[in-house]
Amino acid sequence: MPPATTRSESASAGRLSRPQRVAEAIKQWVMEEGWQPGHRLPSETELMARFAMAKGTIREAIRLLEAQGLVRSRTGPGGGVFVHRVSEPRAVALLSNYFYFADLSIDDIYQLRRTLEPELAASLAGRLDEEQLARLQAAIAESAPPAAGAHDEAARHAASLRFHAVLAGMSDNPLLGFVIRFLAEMLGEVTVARGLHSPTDPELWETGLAYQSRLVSELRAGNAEAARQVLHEHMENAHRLMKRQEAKVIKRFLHDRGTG
Amino acid sequence: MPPATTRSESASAGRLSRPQRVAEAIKQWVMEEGWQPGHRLPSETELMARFAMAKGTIREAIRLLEAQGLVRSRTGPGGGVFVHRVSEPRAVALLSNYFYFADLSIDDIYQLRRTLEPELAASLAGRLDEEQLARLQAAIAESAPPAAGAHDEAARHAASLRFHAVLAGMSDNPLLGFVIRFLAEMLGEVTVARGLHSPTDPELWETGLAYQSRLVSELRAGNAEAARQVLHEHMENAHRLMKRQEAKVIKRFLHDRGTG
DNA sequence: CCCAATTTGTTCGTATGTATC
DNA sequence: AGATACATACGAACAAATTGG
Repeated sequence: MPPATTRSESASAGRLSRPQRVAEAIKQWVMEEGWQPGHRLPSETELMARFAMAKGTIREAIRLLEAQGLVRSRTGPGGGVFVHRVSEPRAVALLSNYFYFADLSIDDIYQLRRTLEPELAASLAGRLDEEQLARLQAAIAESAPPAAGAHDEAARHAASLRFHAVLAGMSDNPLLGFVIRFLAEMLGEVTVARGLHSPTDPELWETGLAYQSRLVSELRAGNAEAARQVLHEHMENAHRLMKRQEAKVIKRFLHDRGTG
Repeated sequence: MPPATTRSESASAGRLSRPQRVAEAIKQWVMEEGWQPGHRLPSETELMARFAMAKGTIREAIRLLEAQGLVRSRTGPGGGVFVHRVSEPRAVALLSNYFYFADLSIDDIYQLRRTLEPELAASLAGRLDEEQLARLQAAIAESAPPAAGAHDEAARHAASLRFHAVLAGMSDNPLLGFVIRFLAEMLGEVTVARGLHSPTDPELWETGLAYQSRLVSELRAGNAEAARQVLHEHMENAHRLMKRQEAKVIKRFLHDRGTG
């Protein structure tokens, strides 16, 4: 009795495959029961019985949930399939897929960055303890060059983005924190993809570091509007810097090809 | 010879399951080859041969990709597994999962809305043609009550959010459009989940509609800063309105429970 | 309209890997 | 170390859907 397609069932369920229907049913089930991360779902054998389907079908359904980051499975006794809280890295990765074909521009990303980062700064002013401020200082130190030479440009750029990620992590607004970290991630991907890592103008770079230091001061002092303004200028500066790099890359590209 | 765990393979690949490794390999493969949406992947049989794995394993890998919205499969001749562009609804759904356990507040959502929506308005001023402006007018009309009575409150609220979704769709910045539509979606989920749909104060509601109309005027006139300001005030107004509803719900809740 | 080919979809039985006790 | 409970994986067969003759 393999498929055993009850006609009434296939009519009501639309044209979803069986694993998809099972996955949806389990999702619904978890929400209705209010199961929290860590809760163990019935074993594959029990699910087979409950949904009257073969092991392979159940397993495919579980893979569907697993890819969404909603469950994790472990082998062995006491093992099984467990409700899992979607991790931020996974959420970022899933969302990155959406923009894979969108080819975002530097301007697109900065339109959000220059709007949201100042808002974040303002909302954090006067709300950070010394330990948090110290972590920000440490992040700044990491992106500063050990000597004055242009050492590992890509690593420094990544460290600079990490400062913003650390700052975002201090927000009590999970939505704001997520979006800002996602923007930093996308910015990293775009710059890497376009090879925008030629040695930076040292002067502009120093200016960027100065902004970050000033920001920490204003955050400590609790000046919300000053912090907003500093980060606003910092974003304008960073945007200009990236556009300049972009222009260099385009120029080099045109030169190599001899277009004209 | 079931699992046939080649030791060299399992050592280099870490502790990912085989379907996970296959899914990653396929993903990498697609990126390297630059395959675009619509491109057909090798058939299950070919993939079985290429990865030297059983049908079930390959199918689980494909389910992993399918859940991410990266792939779609069709049966029959000419069928197969096809590279697929992640749809926005799916991206929204996947991201919603991440915030399922986060319990966002109205304030969280509005901190982003009141920052991003004015930016959107400013960037659209003077850039919309008459057809687009007409679509915005139509969206406003939908959320206006047929008579003066409080008819279907939930539907009206949904229509109001749709205005913002339509507006977001007119941005040429896919990132900005996505985030704003996602915020509207989350706002809808939160309000539904908390039952924040009791009859609205008609005066405040009318004010909201007036803001939307004024916005369209300013967009047509091309006044970027005026448009920004209108949407800023609109967001403040909407936020106040929702907080008032929230307060009502809490009050009713306390009364029902008799807490004191 | 039916038949054949192609490809995914599903089932069943069996064996292996893994973690707990 | 052995027993147990669970996911993981294989292989062979069959079902369903779609396309074309």
